[in-house]
Amino acid sequence: MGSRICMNVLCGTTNTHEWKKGWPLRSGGFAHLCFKCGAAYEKLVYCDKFHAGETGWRDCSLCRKPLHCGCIVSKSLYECLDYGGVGCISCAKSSQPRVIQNDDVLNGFGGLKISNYSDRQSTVVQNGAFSNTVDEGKLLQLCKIMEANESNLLPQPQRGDINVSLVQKKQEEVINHNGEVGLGFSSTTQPSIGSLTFSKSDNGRTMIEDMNKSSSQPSLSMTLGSPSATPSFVLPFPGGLVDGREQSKTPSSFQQGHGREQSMTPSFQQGLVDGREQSKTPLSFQQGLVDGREQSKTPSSFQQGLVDGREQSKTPSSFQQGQKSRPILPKPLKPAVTMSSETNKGGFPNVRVARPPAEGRGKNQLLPRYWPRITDQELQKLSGDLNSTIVPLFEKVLSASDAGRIGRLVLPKACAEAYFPPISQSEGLPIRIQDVKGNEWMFQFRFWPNNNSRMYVLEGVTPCIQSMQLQAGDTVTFSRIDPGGRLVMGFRKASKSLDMQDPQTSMLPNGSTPGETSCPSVVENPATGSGHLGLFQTNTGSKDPHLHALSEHLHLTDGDMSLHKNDYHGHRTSEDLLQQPVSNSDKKRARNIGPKSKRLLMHSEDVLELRLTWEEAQDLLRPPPSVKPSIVTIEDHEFEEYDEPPVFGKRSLFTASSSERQEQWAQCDDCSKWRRLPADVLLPPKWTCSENSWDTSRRSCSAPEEMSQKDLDSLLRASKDLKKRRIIENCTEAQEHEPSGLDALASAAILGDNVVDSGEQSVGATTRHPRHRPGCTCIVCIQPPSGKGKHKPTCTCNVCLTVRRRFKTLMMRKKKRQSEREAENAQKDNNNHKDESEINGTSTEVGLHMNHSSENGGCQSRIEADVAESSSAGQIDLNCEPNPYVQASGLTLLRLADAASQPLNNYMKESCLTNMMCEPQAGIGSSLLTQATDESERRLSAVAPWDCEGRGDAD
DNA sequence: CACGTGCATGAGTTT
DNA sequence: AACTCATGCACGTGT
Repeated sequence: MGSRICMNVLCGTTNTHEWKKGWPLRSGGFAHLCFKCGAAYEKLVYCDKFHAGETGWRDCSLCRKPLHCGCIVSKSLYECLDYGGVGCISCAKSSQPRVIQNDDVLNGFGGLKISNYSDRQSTVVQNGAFSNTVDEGKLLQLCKIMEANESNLLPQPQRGDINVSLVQKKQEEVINHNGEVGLGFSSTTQPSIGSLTFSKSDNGRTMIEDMNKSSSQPSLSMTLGSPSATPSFVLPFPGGLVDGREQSKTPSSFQQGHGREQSMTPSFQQGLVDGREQSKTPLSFQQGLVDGREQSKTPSSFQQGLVDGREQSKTPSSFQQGQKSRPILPKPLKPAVTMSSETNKGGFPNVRVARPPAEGRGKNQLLPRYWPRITDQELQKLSGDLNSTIVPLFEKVLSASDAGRIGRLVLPKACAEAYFPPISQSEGLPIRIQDVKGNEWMFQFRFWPNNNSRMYVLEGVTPCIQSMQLQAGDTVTFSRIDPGGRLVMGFRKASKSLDMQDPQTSMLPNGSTPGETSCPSVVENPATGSGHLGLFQTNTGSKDPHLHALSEHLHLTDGDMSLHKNDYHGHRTSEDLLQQPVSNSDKKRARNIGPKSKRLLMHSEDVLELRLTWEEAQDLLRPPPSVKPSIVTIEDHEFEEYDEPPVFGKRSLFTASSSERQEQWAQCDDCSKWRRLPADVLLPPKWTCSENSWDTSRRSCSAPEEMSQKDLDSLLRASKDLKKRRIIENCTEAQEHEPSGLDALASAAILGDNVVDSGEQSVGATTRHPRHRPGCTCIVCIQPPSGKGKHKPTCTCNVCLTVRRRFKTLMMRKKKRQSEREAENAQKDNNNHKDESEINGTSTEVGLHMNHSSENGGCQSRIEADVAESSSAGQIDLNCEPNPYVQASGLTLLRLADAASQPLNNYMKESCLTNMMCEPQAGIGSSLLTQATDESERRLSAVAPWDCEGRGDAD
């Protein structure tokens, strides 16, 4: 019988001395069952001469055609599937070798058949009833799903590959055998199947909750849970539990409230342990679960338990809570992350399975993020001859604090209270923990009062951490060796890939991985002593499924976990990869990204987009209408100060006509027609044709558009190109000139934090702003209270002094940067020329096109640019007299902006960089280009005057 | 001044 | 809303 784990996947009992013969296996032999399951199996009679209890399958699990008479005793008319269910003769033959003859009751998992075999209330619902009440289409779906499930029944090596592929693709599959079984059916073979979610109420009734035909990611999610403790009967999915009559209304997906707490051994291991037999149920489970994650939106208990905890966070964790049912949470996965089967060269499933700790589930709701994870591979290797049992307790990704010099490792409260000795005094207790090398360490296990709670820490871990060469992002695992109850501490180094994006979530380090498997585990330990511990060192879940999958892959070959690799597998194919030096920045980033830093993980593209949006918004800003600014002089420069926030003006496009005269095109808010306007017009946020005082012939919406659709398209296309280019340039610029210190502050002040917060930068050590103290002159603290800020030019308050000082500093820095940029530009001249020529080419094309059209429609060539781009050389251009938004007085925005930019202009002149600041609209292409390239600079100079006090150091 | 200790804070997560 | 926990930080002690 190969394995010591009961083959009833819902049982998983180990270490029993009595084994019973179970159902025949396709691969030969019979499944072995623990005594209890075996006894139940023997008693299982579906039909005493034909269909007495109505508990057998009546339909082919594959094609759904009714079996001969529905009596499973009639063995010549059907074949039992290893993983459960019954196949009619034709299906069974066609699906060979997946189907086996079976006289007995079926066991395993049938596509539609799920049994809550929790002890007494094992519920075997005839699928006949199911089929009676479920429409044919849905049944077909189920069949297909099941078919997909069968893909697990391939010959071992093949299956293994598939399994790995699937699992890695999905990241982690979730198997909760302990009375909670997750079934999902992969979409691999039937990609277009809908999803099914079953629910079974606590009273043992089963229901179909949802059948989502439209779902593109098929899945079958099931949850079995039983409040009872021990199963007295083991029949994984006989007959089918779905009782159509009772199908209803339950919101949860296949919840049976079946949460056996006792048996810790993952029956699922069976498949992993016994290669010959593993092709059955467990694998189909895995596969199913994996896919299951993709679908169900229902708060099913499985989600919590079987799928990665972090992703399941919204659902109750039955595993931890014992009695609760467990949802399957289909989590959308990034398709890109399919791991190739190559990664599983060993032919074994190397899925790292998060297993709810064997103990403590009842007393503490251990978050899945702390579940120890172990790969199938590891399990398989571990489940050999064992002299002792390893009970993985929990794991934790080291935070910066944990790995820091303080020497304090914060323990998850639930874990500490569940697995460490109870302490009533804050001082705690000394605790001895063995590491993977066999060293014993003494830590102080203690707690701090914290908000009416406790915060548990292990103190004095620095030597241990250092000896293991751990750092933030790495994972430590706590396990227990039985008998003896010794605590052992394993570790797992974070892989590079994880470091970069998945600091557990980061997202690795922390976010829950969708699809965590959760088998309670008492793992048999082949190797006594220290080394085995490494087997439990796992990575933590990744928020990002594919990353997690990658991590799984990488972890398998992690050299740090030398034990199972060296001793058993010799899997080192990726070791080199893992050992590749990780850049400091990557490490740093990862280290600083805690599990909770999701917020900081804005994708750089998103940031770019955001920044661009912000910049565009800057372009659209107009001084508040009908508000007269007050004038503030700082460093001999006058600034307009507004009591009201700026308003957004109307976006328009700018073109350069053949006569080099710039034109502006704006769209009527009523008729959406584009009207040509003088370039220096600044439009209000809402503008219609009726306000077109510059072209009386087109003062009405009924007037035809001047520009043909073609021209318009070209114009918009050019605009898009410009935008793209701008993004690239901004990106490059950001990389080349990463602002720091005051620069960053200044940038933030001018363009908003997005400038500083590029993708990479967004990953900071902390999201918190340093606490402000009296006298703090940071950009935040120096800002006057909202709506205030009226200081006299001679004011010597702290704010004004700081503003002036920073203003100076910034100007100097800006000058320096410009000089550097100039030098770089000189170097990159060729490249720039190339780029420009490309842009010019585009522009020329547009221009030619426009010219052509102008012949017809009088429209000149156009170049798109943003609002307020009609600047003339060397001037900050907030655009001429924007009627009525520009004051006729001398204190215009233009003038103020000019004043504001004066120092910069001076610097520019000194540095012969004037042409960089702004450029006359010499030609179409150049105009386009310069508008793009100079924009940011101009914006720097043209910092909103109403902001000049608060952000006075910005310019 | 450096380091250690214990509590406080607040972002993120879970209920 | 409550809770968890990573980390900041004040304060005490040691060098």
